Amino acid sequence: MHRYHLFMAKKHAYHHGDLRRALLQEAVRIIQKKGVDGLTLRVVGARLGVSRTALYRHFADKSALLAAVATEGFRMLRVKLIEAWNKHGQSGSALGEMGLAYVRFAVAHPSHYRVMFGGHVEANTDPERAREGAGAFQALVDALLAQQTQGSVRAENPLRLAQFVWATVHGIAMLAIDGLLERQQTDVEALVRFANERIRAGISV
Amino acid sequence: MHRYHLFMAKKHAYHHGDLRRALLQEAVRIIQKKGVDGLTLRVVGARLGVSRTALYRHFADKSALLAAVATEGFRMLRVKLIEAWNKHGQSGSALGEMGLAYVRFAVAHPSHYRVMFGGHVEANTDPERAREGAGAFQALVDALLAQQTQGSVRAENPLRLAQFVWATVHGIAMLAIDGLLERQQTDVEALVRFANERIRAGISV
DNA sequence: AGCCAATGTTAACAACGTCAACATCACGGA
DNA sequence: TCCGTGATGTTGACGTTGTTAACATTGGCT
Repeated sequence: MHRYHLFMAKKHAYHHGDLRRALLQEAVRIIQKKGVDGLTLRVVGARLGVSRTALYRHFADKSALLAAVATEGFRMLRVKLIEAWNKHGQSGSALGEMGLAYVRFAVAHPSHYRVMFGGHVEANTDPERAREGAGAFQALVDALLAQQTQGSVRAENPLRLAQFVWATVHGIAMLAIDGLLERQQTDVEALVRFANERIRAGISV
Repeated sequence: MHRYHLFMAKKHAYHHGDLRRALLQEAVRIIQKKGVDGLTLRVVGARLGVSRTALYRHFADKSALLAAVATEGFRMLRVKLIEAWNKHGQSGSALGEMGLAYVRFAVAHPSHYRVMFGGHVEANTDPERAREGAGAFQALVDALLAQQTQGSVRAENPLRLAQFVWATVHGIAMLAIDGLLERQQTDVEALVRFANERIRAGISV
């Protein structure tokens, strides 16, 4: 493994150091400003003081860059979900806290979230992306399974139960990001809490 | 109002007849095949045997074309929702049928739906689009209000209640369109029915 | 009949993604 | 120590895209 000069600040260094990470970061930043369609490989390079095609040494093409953003997003999301689940005792209100963490992630990282679910990258082509996506979903399934074993949730098909909960938080996240709730001056967190309550009432034993 | 030669089939007619509608229709067809990002104004023109820039006599630019697709989609959706609501007696299981109609619309017209919610067109810029979107949502609010008046649904803030239900069907629709449920071989209609049941249990008096 | 606004066409341009050929660097084996 | 070799970055070029300006054609109204 190469190590390069990670702490080098020389301006005219031919090699960048950790360009791959910098490219990802810059891409996300641009998407935040200009939207996914406004992302331009040439601008990404220019903003990093690097050539327009330097990117091709780290990603096959533009869609591969987007796929990497999506993969990174799913990984971050899974971490946040499991963290929320563990931090709240893995029971009782922990499931609701997971839902809250889900929507919070989407609102805090709308660029990642839009690339993850915006349909810009074919859902099942990139295997790593698919694996990370499935991993994030699995965190939710595991939580529901635990609640069922503990006896506080109906003994339904857990996959179906998870899909129902997932769809709800995903829907809230999407509407929030697209600004369709903001128009009605909705407090997103309050909406999630309300949904949690009603879902709990709907799926409890 | 001009009438033109609507039933004219002449090959080399300089004027098309109803180009605006044809452009919309062809755009949707292409999105279905190639995705939103694969939509090309030149191809739209070519497929209609018309110049690449003929479109500019009917739409300001590409995003205006997409906005028109979204507007058309919201109009169709609202019609479907109200139809389902009325056809099932405006009570009892009618709310669930609305949810089913919602997801069915999204699955039947994925191109429209993706443009409506894919973030390609700024949500609140096009006023007509915003009006149609609000109209579709209003159909759901009205249904819930009727259920509340009738006493079969909790006397919560109806707006919040509607947002909750909307988010759920929107989430299912999105996941279905993106192929994220198909991977788990899920029957989408069955999932909607399950969600209806659980929501009903969660929001009933 | 003839004008005029609506509609469609052609030519051109800058910006974009991508490829091929070339330049520069880092590092391990001789 | 030195050198070559693979990894990394650059330059030039090409075809495609959205968009504009200038021009052409048409149909309906007076």
